[in-house]
Amino acid sequence: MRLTIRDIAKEAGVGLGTVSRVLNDSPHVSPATRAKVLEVIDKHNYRLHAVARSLAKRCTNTVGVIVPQFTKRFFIEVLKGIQGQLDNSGRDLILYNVQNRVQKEEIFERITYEKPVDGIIVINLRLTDRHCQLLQEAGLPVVLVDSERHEFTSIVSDNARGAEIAVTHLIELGHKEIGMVNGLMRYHASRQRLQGYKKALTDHGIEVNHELVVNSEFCRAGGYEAATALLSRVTPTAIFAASDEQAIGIMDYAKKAGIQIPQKLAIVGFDDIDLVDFIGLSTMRQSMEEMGSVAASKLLEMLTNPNDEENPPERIVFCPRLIVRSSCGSQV
Amino acid sequence: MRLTIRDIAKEAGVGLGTVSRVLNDSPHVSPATRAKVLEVIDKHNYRLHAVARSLAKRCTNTVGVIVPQFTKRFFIEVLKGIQGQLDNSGRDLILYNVQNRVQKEEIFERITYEKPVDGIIVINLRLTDRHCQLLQEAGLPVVLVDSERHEFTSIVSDNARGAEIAVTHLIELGHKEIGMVNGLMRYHASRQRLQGYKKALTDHGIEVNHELVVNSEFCRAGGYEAATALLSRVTPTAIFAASDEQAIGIMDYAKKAGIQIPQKLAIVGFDDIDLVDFIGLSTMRQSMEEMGSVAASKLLEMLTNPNDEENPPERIVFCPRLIVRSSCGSQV
DNA sequence: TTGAAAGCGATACCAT
DNA sequence: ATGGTATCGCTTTCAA
Repeated sequence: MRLTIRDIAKEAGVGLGTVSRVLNDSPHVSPATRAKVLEVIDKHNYRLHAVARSLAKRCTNTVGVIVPQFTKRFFIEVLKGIQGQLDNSGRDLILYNVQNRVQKEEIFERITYEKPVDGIIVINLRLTDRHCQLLQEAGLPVVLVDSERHEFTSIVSDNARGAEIAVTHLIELGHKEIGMVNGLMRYHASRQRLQGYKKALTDHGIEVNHELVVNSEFCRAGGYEAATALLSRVTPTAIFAASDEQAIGIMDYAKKAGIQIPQKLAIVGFDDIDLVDFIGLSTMRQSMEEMGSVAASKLLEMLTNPNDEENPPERIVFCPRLIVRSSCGSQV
Repeated sequence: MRLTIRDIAKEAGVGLGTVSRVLNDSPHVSPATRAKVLEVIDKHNYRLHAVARSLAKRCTNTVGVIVPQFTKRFFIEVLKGIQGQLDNSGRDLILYNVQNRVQKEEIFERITYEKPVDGIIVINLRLTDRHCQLLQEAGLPVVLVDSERHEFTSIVSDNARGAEIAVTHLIELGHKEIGMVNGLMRYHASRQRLQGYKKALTDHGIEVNHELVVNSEFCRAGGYEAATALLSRVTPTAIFAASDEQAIGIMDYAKKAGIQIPQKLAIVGFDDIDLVDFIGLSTMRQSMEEMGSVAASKLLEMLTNPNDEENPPERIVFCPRLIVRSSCGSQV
């Protein structure tokens, strides 16, 4: 049988309120009483029941993280950063994986109505007005990562600037025909990166040729298909890929088509995921783990200090860094 | 203010027990009453409070997953398999990341005494007798993945057999001096893979030379160091690495030392992690995701059917498959 | 400082 | 079928 706080109280010869006070480090307990109670607690290795405690305190000591496909490197790294912070805070992390629209709605209703978590970090998912309304009505603290809403603190990458840096590097290497394998336009990241791509070109007096831009899913197969489509109609000397995975897909295609990299085709990717250094892929590195840890600490602040006024939404921007390797041809 | 089941009952003009019955799909409610109650529920978008429900039902509807460093591909894939199953079951997943001994103890005490989860999946961690005792006293259903105890259902890879297959392949390719870059011997996987390595050799009449075996951490840097050490004292024509990450580390070294792969050195890894196909690394593929999903369904069975007698511990073994690519030289 | 009692928001049993 | 009530295990307020 599980012991309750009542059993401990009885055995220690005190009221159960006192045991609660001891366990919650209340200063209003005399040293003698505290010692007596602690002795019984230690003897039985007693711990408060998490659920009962949550109910009484009206908080679960738990944080939810909502991710689409957490197998993607970017999300994992962010998650790692979040975990790191949470570990120190003694809060548990509930992982919600969203794979489709229905699941997404279900999860948002769940966390707002059933209240299984005290706060939530949303990675990458685009929130609708309705989501925001739900969250705000529920009074649930929220932090967004790789997603943005003025209502909530948002941690984002400067995608436009990152793309601009990447493309500028290619231009400085002498390339004029620079293709772009972008993500699908329904992702904000894609739109922003396209913008950066265009800016770099126009800033250097190169006309934007829409023939040189293709969109695909942010994955290796997507990159492969995009490269197939792109290179069948134009012949860029360089390609900026909106993700490393797509870049790898492009390299898959290049290998198959016998196109030498970087001699015939220079490539710069985005993300700096695992192992691309081995492959020699130049890329824009994002501080994924740091974004996660910042997100978590912001959320923890909000939980510690539930006063809304003192936690105005912030917009925290991380700028990707260019990592030069062999795929862009600037190293010999 | 959050509505409670009481408010709904009052508004619907019924007792709160009836609302509970409706919400829990009890058959003992007349259609008329049910309709009336549902109307009020829908009107307010009412949902049961998760924590209160957990307390009353004495179960949290939550499953814990304990992982050491979940950033490792193997763990992520397993986690993905677990998630997939859990999604369908409507249970939440709490992720516990164990980075050190202290954390490990803390987490085991936590889950057994505070009861924040109904069941638990432990990945890779070695359980001591004390851990098992804690878990059993708490009556907590447990499934182990990549770890083994006779007390609990365990899902494991046949590491010995996997290693044997890998090394046999190298032998059949004509190699006689086959090195092994193994993991540290404190991991059971390392011990088992070493055993398989030896068996393959002796079965083919090749004498085991301990000079050819080195141990390192299961990571890229470990592989690099191991290769450095190994190749400075012997000259194997092939190396079997106990993980792809180590294999990559070996390739890092080979590249730097100007050793051609596979001409001068054939390599076979273990795991088949992301992107190693691009690199052309031959490897032993593990069904990581499947191991996770099997683990989760076994646990769900135990939760559904809490009768211990009907859930005897099982030992489920997955055998790794050889994936031949260019690094071992069998493809031209 | 301490004990007693009233919640927290459900479930489940017992009458009816 | 339905309502009322005890209970789950804790926190917190209120007296003392």
